Amino acid sequence: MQSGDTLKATQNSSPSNAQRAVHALRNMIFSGELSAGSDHLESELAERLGMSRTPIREAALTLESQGLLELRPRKGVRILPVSADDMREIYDVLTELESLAAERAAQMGYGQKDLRDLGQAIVDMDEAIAKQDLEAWAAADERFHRELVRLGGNSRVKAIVAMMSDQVRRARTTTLFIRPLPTKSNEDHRAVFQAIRDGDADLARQRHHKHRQQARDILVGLLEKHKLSGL
Amino acid sequence: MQSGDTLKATQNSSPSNAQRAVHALRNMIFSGELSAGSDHLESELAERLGMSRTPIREAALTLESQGLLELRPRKGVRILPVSADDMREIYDVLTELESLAAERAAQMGYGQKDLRDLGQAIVDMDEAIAKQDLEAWAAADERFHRELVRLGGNSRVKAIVAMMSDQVRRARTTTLFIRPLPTKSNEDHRAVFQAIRDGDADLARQRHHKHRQQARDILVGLLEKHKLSGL
DNA sequence: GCATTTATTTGCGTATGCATTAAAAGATGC
DNA sequence: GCATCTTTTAATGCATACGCAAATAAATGC
Repeated sequence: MQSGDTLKATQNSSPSNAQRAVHALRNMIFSGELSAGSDHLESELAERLGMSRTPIREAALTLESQGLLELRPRKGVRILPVSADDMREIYDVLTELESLAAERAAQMGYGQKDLRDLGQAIVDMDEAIAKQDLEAWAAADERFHRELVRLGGNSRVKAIVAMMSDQVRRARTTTLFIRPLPTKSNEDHRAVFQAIRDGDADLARQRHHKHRQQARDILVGLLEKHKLSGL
Repeated sequence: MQSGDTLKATQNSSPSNAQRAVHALRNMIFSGELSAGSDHLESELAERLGMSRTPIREAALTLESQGLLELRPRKGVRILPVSADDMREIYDVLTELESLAAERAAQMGYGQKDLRDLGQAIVDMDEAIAKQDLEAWAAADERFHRELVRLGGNSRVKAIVAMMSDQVRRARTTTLFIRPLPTKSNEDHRAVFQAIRDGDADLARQRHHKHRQQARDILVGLLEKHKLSGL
């Protein structure tokens, strides 16, 4: 739910219309109000958000570079669907870059309190699983991965992973309630956490790599079964 | 030198002014005509390129998302410098994603002719080294890496690597003529090539990974010595 | 009827003007 | 001289307007 902009602070006192448009459109995409594969005229969106075409266009350009939509000359902006193949690509990128982050995080020699948020995310996931609260689990899972990447200390990795995670989140609506209860998943998280805490970089990388690959196979499998055209 | 846009075809018959601006600005940045760290008003650039502020703004937005520049409200667009730390980050990303590409390429079971361009790039590098033509070597090296990523078959990896390679190219002006003759480098390329040809995915990944890490250490070392502020 | 041409609509790309507001310059007080 | 307040400047963010080209509809020929 954070900005995830390529590298910007975005903590302005007065958010510009263009930035509000970016957030509004993102939310509309994630909520499904703008469904995958649908086309929308710039003027239509402008009216919908109560501003002129100019900031809408700028926002669309930004979101295009994030891979959420596409500007097609006469067809309007098209909300990009996420296919099973896309998801495979995305997960492969996530696997590599997050594993790098895990490795680096382990090398950093972080102390107890540096790793608190990471550990907390794991605890939260356990609780969510106990309560069968999948939404809460997904939120904590996201926190874990975001925190992991933050600890990795590479701002570019952070930006790219945030971008890819956005795409994953869009598919979650579809997949979250079909997939098996992610019990095994949290064992993985814990194992990665321990490797980082112990400063074992190779192990951290290796464990996280495997974890993500398994997640990829599960998700892609689900998406291929439920071949509901798009999203 | 190709577009490297996030995912667009960009093969329009009539390139829009905005797209021409993107290319023009990119070239001006790479050539050093717009030097790292310098600020430029939108109106100034607009006049320079003979168009209005609108397409310039759109181009700037695009290039901002590529990490080449930054739009600062009243200061104009700032051409981002590339520090040694930046380069370390960039190379880490390149290392991971290209190694993935090498692994996947090896798994694909490519035949002789699929790998022709990759092999040719290696031959060209050998020739360039023999002639001590560093520019030609750099061009062939870029071709090798681009081709490798293409063979990997992940469009997102391709887009991200293209983006990161852009940043690397900017530093090359500084580093190319200081670094030792890249003789060893081409041995690495050849080893990677062979692993891919033999379908040994693990080996391909491993070799390329090492290759890129070494390149990173050399480059970052050079940049840290020649701490010429920016670029 | 069907294909092909012509007319019409319409969405986009770009130019332009203006209000806003941050920064620079200047004025004032001490 | 220095700091603070006021004025001026000027770059941006946005709204608006317009021409062009693409897509659609209408018309014409066969």
